[in-house]
Amino acid sequence: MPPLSISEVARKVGLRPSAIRYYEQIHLLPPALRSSGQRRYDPSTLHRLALIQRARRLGFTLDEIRQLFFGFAKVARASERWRKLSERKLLELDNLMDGIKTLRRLLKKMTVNCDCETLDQCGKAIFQSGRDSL
Amino acid sequence: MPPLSISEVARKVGLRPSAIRYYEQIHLLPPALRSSGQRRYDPSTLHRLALIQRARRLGFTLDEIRQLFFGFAKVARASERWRKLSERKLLELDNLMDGIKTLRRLLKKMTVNCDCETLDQCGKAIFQSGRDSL
DNA sequence: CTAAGACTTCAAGTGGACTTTAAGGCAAGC
DNA sequence: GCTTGCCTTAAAGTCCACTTGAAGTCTTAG
Repeated sequence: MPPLSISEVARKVGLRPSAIRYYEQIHLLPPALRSSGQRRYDPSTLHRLALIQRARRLGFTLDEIRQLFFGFAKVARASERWRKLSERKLLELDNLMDGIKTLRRLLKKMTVNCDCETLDQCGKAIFQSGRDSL
Repeated sequence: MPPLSISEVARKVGLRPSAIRYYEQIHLLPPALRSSGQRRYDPSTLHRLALIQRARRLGFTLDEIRQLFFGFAKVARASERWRKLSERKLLELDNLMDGIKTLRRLLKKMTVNCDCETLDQCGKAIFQSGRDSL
């Protein structure tokens, strides 16, 4: 596979070129190789960006993503800091999972019958469950 | 149950009072009852806020939340607009669900063994799956 | 009567994640 | 040789979701 230009990468992952430059600027991506001044990307960059996108969508900040996934090798991952962060994030993911299920049910219910009680019931359930996690 | 002050509500749902005022201002919450100028909340407000929080955390904008959940009764919900939005959001939720599973696996794997291949494998998986949804 | 403490409004400020703009470089086609 | 198109940088601007600040109100305690 030939290297890709920034706009090719952008198109393939659904970002704008400016976002990719921004990621490089904040060191979420390593400085790209240059061919007569222009960035050239190895296709594996697509995977990295896909992962970033996914984590972003799940509410991770770019900072957390860098720390969790691109915090350079064993050193970082062995640290207490890393362990704590990832543990917290794992818990969050589990919570998120429940949240999705609840909200999904609510939305489904609202599409067929639309009484306001559903809304309150759902809120109540979420509120109770929020008592002991997050 | 007695009505709650804004800071009591805030504390119980994990928001700041200013956020609640802001929600009122953008009509995500109805104007609160006043007792000598101060807002008083019925405990059911907690459920509403819990629902809002949950949806927010799942990446819904405040605008979407208002449209989806507080778009007043049948009229709104019967509309094509509503149906489309909720359908789109349901799809997103399913996608999110997959995303969580994948990321969860990755994070778990990284805590025990930390080879960089895992990262790329995961990115690859996400990238492939991204081909046909979202 | 006064001071503390929690509230009020309105306007301006903040932080994260980009996007846009301005000014310019480089290679390909006419 | 010039135009077109895609790229470059740096700096400023934008959007969302709040937060903060300033100035004032109400209630309760001393």
